[in-house]
Amino acid sequence: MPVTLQDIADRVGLSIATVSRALSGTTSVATETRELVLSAAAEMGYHPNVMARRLQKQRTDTLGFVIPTFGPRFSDPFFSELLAGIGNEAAEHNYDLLVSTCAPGPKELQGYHRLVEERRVDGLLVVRTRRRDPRIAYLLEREFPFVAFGRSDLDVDFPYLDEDGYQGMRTLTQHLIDQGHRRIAYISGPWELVFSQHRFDGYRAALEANGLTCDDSLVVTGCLTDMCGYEAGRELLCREDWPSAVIACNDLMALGVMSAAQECGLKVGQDVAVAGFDDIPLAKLAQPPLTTVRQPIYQIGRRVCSMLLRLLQGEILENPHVLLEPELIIRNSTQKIAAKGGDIADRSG
Amino acid sequence: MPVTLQDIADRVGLSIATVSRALSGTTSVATETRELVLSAAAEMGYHPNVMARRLQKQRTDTLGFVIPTFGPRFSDPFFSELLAGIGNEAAEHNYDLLVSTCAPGPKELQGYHRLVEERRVDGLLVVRTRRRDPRIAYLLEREFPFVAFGRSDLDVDFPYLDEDGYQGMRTLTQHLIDQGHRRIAYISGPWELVFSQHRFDGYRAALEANGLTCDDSLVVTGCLTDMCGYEAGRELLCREDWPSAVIACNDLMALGVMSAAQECGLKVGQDVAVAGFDDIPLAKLAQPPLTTVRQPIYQIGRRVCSMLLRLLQGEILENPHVLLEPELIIRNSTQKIAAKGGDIADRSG
DNA sequence: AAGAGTATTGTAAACGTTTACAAAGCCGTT
DNA sequence: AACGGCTTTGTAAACGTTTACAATACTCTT
Repeated sequence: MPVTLQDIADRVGLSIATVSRALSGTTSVATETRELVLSAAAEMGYHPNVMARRLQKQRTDTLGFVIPTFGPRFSDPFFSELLAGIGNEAAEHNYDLLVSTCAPGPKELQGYHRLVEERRVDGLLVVRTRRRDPRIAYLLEREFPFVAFGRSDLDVDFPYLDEDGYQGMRTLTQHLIDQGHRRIAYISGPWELVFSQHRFDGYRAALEANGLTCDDSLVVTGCLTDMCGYEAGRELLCREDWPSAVIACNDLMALGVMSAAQECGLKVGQDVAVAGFDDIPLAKLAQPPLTTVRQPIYQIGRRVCSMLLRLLQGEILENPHVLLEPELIIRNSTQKIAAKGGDIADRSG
Repeated sequence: MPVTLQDIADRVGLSIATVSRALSGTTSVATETRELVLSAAAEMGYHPNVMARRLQKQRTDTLGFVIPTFGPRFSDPFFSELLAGIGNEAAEHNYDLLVSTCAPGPKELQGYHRLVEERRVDGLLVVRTRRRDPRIAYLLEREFPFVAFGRSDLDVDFPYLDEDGYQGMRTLTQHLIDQGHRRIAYISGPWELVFSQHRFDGYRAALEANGLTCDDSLVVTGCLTDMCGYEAGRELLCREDWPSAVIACNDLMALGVMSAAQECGLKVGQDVAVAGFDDIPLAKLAQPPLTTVRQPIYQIGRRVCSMLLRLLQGEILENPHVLLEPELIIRNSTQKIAAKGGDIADRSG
């Protein structure tokens, strides 16, 4: 039913090839022929059939993005913003964006297989890189174009963009130490995520640079959701020897910690300092506003997508390993100087 | 480079048609032939070329989902959860999901044109329906399959799923009235969104059913983000005659209101009651936990997607107009009975 | 006026499937 | 032995593009 090149060709009495050329505008066509074809196409309401074009060109003009979700109720403002950045960048370059959500695990790689082997996409965006990340190993082995948001611990080379979690967390921790804190708890993300290690290393480095030791009882692990932050927060704060400060390795967990603090009868910013990482919009509006480390998430989405697009154009990336310096955002959740924490604080301080 | 049907045919000495049939399993093929082909395919690592298949079948096996974003920094947990629901349902039925983000406006319809005219997708999901929604008008005119999350004020018939915002908001407002509140402010979403009207009607109906009048000075409009909620909250609460309760028409704005209340020196749950709508995960962890109306967002995503899939199978929907009864979730943000509000409260109570 | 060069157009193959139709082989029945 | 029916396979067209190559027509030289 839709108009095809053949229909136009019949109408203007030219061959299908000439019509194709006139419309694509790449090869030489007589000016009047082109105008004839163009107006006929417009009149008839012609729109190219992208599937036919894709089959012919052996390209899908589509990018793939698999969002790793933990649990069915997945609701992370971080990803919606990243998605917006990626999506807009792709759209501006006339690429479609194929999105799927999948929990890490055996089914996840199947999803990647589907996209790669059946050639549903031209390139992939990989986020939340993991230790010995099987996705990266697979894509490299298949020599499939991709760009990662996050580094890897594999001994391989691939294009990525990452924020310097080590520096960011180190700066943040130093800020707390400068405020007089000595017992600073830390809520890490799952250890298989590469950024968890980087950020934790930054935390520990700051402690050690100040002659403090990393107290294992003050380091707990959460799943990055607000709920996990809440649980971790209770574990850390509803006890006698609560720390005077808590750093969560992302904002969502930090918000959970703030909620837990409240429940444990502690006033954030006064009785206990809380800090996060990411600077999601809600951080500014938390009560009190949350000290955090800013990642320009939307821009990161755009950049990582732009790198992939350039890769697909056959460009060789001038800088395939981008490391962004994050920015410390000090707000009132770490306001009070030298909060004391629980009983033990005096001893350790 | 990739293995094609032709390659397999050459290898096993059969025609390409037989190979195709053996693999698809729809028509009769001799058992031994099938096994021969199957093992050859597996051995050679055959994967069908989906673009070729799509061209042939004149179907894309792809669903489209355009997320309407307001502003570049788009970060709404509501949408990430909806996306997860839609995506998982689509994936289970072997459909791809094409996602793009676009602000409402003239460019938005172009995006829909792209998807529809160039046949990039088989069907569309439309969310955040608007008054005289041009997307719906367009899709109906083109007779393009779609399902909406949200109703319309157009005088047309189309399949949709919606929550009963009127009832939900009416119940919520009644709850506040039962708590003794008389001056209840309301923060609406943009009026061109259909659900804004429904929810507001529910709010007003509850007031009127209790002999209260809707005070225009207590109704303000926000853009649905936490920041807008914050601004609206300041406008309502940082004044002499602050209301004793504030309802925001979504949770994200309600969180902003809570932040504003704090800044205006009011304690949420004691000096002022605050309520939202959606029950995003963060609502439970707000301080105090936020009273709200629950929408099973993930499930809604799945259902709305499932409706579309059935439509594409040629099924006639037994129930093309689904209205879900939302559930009131009472938490501590509306805890204190008969909060009094500012000076004027006594007069109006 | 013939030839070279250029601009424009047409022919046909290719991309990798699916499927209508035809053909071939085999079975049992009469 | 001939025939109808069934199962299995092959042939070829179709889906709608793009593009290499060939063909034609025109312009400009000499």
